[in-house]
Amino acid sequence: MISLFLKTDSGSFCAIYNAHGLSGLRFPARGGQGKSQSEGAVLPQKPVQAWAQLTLTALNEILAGRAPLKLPPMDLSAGTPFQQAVWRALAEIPPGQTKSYGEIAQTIGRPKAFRAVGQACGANPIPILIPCHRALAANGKIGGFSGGLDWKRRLLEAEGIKLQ
DNA sequence: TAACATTCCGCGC
DNA sequence: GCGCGGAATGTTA
Repeated sequence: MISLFLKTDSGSFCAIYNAHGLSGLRFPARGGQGKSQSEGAVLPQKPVQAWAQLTLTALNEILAGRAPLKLPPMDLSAGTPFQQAVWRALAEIPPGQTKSYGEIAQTIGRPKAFRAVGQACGANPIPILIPCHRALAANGKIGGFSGGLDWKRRLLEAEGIKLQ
């Protein structure tokens, strides 16, 4: 497992990689930027640099309000099958559009699981790249966000989505 | 079993 | 119409 920091205009994001790809992404910590760390055996270090480059450019694209051309491989195996279904549904929302938690629940074939959909969004290990910010409450209100509502508002605004 | 980043319905204003 | 309170609901640790 390797974690390193990606510098963007909005701060330094912490990206976590394992053998399969990107497995986690954290918003910039407010105080420090810290050092990049590698833990455990560092054998497959070669692809990580390429993944990090893809992650960085994709982040910058999204923060600028544009759809990333290419995404790094992401390892979602940490999630339950239900969570992975939710994350896949989120990834299929086109940029600039939103879905309510209830609509996402319908998309994955469990119309009554809207409550659990919200929970799965909160458990999303890779915010921004998996666009959990495009999930809103049914009445068009913003709902919640694990990284802080400021981030959610900012990401939505970057895509040209207006809130009530 | 208890917690949720929800939703819906009924009330009072 | 708007806001509040409460119940139903699926998944997870």
